[in-house]
Amino acid sequence: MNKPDPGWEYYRSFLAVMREGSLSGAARLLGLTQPTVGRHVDALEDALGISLFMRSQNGLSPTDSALSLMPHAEAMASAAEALQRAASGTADEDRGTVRLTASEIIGTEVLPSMLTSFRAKHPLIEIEMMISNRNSDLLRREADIAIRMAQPTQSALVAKKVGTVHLGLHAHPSYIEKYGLPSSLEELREHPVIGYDRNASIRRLNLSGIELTRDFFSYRCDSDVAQYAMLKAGYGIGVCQYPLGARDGLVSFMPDAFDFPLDIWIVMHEDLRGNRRMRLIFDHLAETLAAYAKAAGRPARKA
Amino acid sequence: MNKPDPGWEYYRSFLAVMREGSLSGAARLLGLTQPTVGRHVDALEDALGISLFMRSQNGLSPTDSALSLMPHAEAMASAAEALQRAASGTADEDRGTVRLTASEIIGTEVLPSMLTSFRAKHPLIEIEMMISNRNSDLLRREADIAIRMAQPTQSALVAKKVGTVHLGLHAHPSYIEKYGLPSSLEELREHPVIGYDRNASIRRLNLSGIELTRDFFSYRCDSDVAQYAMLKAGYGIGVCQYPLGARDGLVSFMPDAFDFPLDIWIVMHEDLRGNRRMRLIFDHLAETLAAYAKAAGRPARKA
DNA sequence: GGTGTCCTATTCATGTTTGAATATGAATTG
DNA sequence: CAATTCATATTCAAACATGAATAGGACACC
Repeated sequence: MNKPDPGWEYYRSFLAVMREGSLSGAARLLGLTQPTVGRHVDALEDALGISLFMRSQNGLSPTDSALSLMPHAEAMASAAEALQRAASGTADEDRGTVRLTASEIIGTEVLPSMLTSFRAKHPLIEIEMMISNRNSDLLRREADIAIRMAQPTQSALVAKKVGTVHLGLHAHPSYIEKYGLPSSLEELREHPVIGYDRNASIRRLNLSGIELTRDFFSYRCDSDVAQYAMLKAGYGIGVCQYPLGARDGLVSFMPDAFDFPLDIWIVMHEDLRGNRRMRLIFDHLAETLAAYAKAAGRPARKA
Repeated sequence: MNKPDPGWEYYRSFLAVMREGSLSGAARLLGLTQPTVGRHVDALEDALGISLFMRSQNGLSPTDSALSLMPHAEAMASAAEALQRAASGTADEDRGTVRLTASEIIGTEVLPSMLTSFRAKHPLIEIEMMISNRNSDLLRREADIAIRMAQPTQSALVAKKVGTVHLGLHAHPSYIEKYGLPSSLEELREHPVIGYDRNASIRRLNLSGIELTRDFFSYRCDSDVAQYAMLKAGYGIGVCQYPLGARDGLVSFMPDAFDFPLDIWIVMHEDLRGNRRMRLIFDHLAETLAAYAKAAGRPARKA
């Protein structure tokens, strides 16, 4: 009655078919041939005792069961990739691959110079970067090290707070030259403000008690990077991290009306603690991010 | 230069060798033969480009690299098992396998009757139970549903609070008959108290402000179940959940001097939300655990 | 020290898995 | 409407991985 466990190869083929939508596509992905992948799927259906796909002329469409198995297969794939990364260079060498994840702004505006200086020190360590705000990435093993703006609570993670960066109102000199700066919250409403479209984090922002709703903004976009680009282009007034604004020649103002502190955390899966290159990049990021947060942290405020 | 990804079968063999400590043992575990497993390990070492084991006459001893890869391989295995469970019966049937995890006390004293009544309703659903206090079990996919005494914070989890159970001082009637009950904290020190040995959760307990250190107890054991057995045997005075004590004829006392509320949470991986049998057992546990927490929740307290 | 048991490494015939080739059907396109 | 490009299914010889058998080393037990 009990069938033996399916071989793990079958899961790999199953996942490839789910991702590609066809046997042929999956075969290309895996470097196999279409008949082989087809046989794997047949064997897996047989071993699990359920039907996974409806065959048709233009591909296979997954059954409900197949859809429900998909996340587990992806978890396997993530773990397999993490294993490969961990094996890329032995644990005590400073070479191999490290996979990072960070938010858009951090990944595009803050990290590049830090990773460049890291590479100068350790040229044999290769870096993979994933832009994402999801916090579960590390537990799904989709990345090795994450830079996050909130303290993670999972027990399986090693986390270090490296500093606090403040968000403040900024504008580009070219904008100020033409339109001037508001000197009060009322005046701010007369200016074009750059902000979020449908992003959830909007709820956490408010302006000295004024709730920032969607219609407060005259340019709305959920991409932080696109917002920042608008800010630098002189479109209007927006919010950005003080160290960034200082670096790019933006002018900050009204630090008392709006202040939003963000803690910067570096997070790593505890399984990787013993790995030398993980530790190297962890420490490097801790150091440089701390310096980043400290420099031009925030203008002096009135009491 | 770039070698192709290792087949997932190799990971399976690798893990088996790590667990068994020998090619022969791994072969027995997997239903393969020793030469085959040996070849898998060779192929994996070749594909990853690192050495995994030191061969010797009485088994293989893992290198540091192999040890660091082990957790990832286990993650793959957990995901594979979770996939198999998910596939045991299609998503909309009330049959298949569900894997639960709970603490010792809940698993041995509270759940049995609840699972028995569940089985009467759904005889085709098979249950696997894992006794553990680790909270990361669900994210590692080592179980489908967990009963926990604290709110989980991970975003990938579905959690429901089903009630609050209170811990209080209890003793068995046979003990009270012989030695009486303390009427104050000072008197309590004269009695044999059952408590923890080296368990971390000891720090969270205190008695009306008195820190409970290890030497306060005259019977020390980190197993809650063993503690409870001592309590029922009339060895001395101990702490247990009110509904449990009431069920087993224990006498509770001094509810004002000591009270420790525990929230009961049922937690599930969000991937399983659409699965019928998961929902069935989730709902059943929610209902019966809520009744459990409510019944004899706590004696009336003075203001 | 002989005996049994555990392990790994190697060999070789066998059985399974694989891929190339092909047939076929269904869309899409000129 | 024919040509093209997708896709799956099937066949069959070649490549491959497998297991049985065997050799040999280490260790424990009597």
